[in-house]
Amino acid sequence: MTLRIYNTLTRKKEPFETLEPGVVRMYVCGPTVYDKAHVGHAMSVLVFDIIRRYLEYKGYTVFHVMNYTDVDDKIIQRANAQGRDPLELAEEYMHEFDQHLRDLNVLPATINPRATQEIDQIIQMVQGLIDKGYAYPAPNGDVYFRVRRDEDYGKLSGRKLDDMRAGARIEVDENKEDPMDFALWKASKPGEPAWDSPWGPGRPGWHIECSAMNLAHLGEQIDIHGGGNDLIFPHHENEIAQTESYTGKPFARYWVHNGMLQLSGEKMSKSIGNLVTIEDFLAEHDGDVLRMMVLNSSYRNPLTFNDEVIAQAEKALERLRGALKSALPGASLTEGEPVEALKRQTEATRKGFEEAMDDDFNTAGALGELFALVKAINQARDAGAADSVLAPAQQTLVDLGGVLGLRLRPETGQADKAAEPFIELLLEVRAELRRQKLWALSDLIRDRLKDLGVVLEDSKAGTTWHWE
RNA sequence: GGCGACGUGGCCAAGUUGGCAAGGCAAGGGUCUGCAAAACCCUGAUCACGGGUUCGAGUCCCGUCGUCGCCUCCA
Repeated sequence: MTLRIYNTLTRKKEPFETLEPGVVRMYVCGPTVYDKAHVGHAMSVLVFDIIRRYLEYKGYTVFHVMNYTDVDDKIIQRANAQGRDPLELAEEYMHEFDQHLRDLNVLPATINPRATQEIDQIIQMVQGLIDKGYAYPAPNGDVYFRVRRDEDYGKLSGRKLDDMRAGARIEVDENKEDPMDFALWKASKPGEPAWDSPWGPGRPGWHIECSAMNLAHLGEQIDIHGGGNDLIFPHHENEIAQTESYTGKPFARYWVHNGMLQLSGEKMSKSIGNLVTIEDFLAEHDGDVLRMMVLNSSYRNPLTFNDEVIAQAEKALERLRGALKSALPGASLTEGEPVEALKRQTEATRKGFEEAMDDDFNTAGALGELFALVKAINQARDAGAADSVLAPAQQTLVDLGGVLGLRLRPETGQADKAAEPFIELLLEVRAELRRQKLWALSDLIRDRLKDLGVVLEDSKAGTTWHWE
């Protein structure tokens, strides 16, 4: 079965073929760290985490690079406003972001390069572009990329230079040959972070760091380049222009872009100010809840984000986890139609899951397959299937959920483990109370345990319990 | 104005090359139950609108309306 991926460059789904068999080189644009990250950033990170996990599930070795842009205008501006050192400010938000990634169960990238650590590579690349006539130093100390020299400029975003000019909100800059030329290197003003260069002290422009980091860590050509679809233009367009002009080779084979998260019908963004920070979200919800929201729709489409959808995702996650509960007390069924049906569904789910994911990471379809297995497990449990029968199906559920990055089986800590004999004891006592029809007391135990995170479920055969 | 995407039951949504419309949440009815919870069973869609191609279209083509993104920093 072959994986097909939608490629922004060709606007089609294409069979996935890597440059090197069995190996995927994937570069995903990370955040510019000048402020707290919001759930939109988290969405992007989750999308590419899911893609990465599935590629690994398919047997690929994935070199996953996610950068941090830790020097740019916004960082400097913010730091100046607070009277702080820009690099220190960036450092702080970077560490915060790292922590969010852990909380969201995002696998660490193979490498997290930072713009400020790649200055030599950047300078070398800018010089190379100047040497080839693709760039020119301007009187003000900036270095610009010469878009007119790059004949296929605009191929990713489907724009033509002349159309964009007609749009005409571009400021005319005396230093530029063409209004669309963009900075590779920016001369620094006094008090700004600066590095020495052949063109005087300055810092990298916005797009060049990604090109340089790609080159340094993944090579001249890569398999997947990802990011939010708001980066298609100008960021990725400019990256292509720089890198391909420099190397003379096609840069990334597949350009993959996630849709924007929508809050009350609008894109969540810093400039609009309709933000929900990752910190705020995680203070109230399990990280897997956000992941469920991402999984429930296509990564390329806008993602609806509001309280109702959050609640829905929360319930859906509970349903997945609920399927992992053990067999009914005394259940001993190990053969017969319910058992066979569960086996069949387990196989069907694995197959359906892969088919869905192979189709451009159709996570919503894959989730549907998981829920089919959930139903089958619950049916088997109701039919009295023994744990030994449920276990393989449940393990498949946990495994496939894991491919999507979901933590379905919450880890029980040492303390929880230690509490189990006492919970069992309370259940025994309560069973006796129920035999004597002392409902008030038995309900009290159930309510108090609930408060402590232990859920009791009574059935004809007896009572089961699980952590909330 | 230019480029692009989307519009599927109350809500979130899937839908390979066109062939009887997944799944989750919510709602109603039922089974089980001392009650509760969970689970199971049952119930619902003229696929924005109008044309066209076709034996047959949510799926292809044209048009209309609406929503959103990019074109300036943005995941």
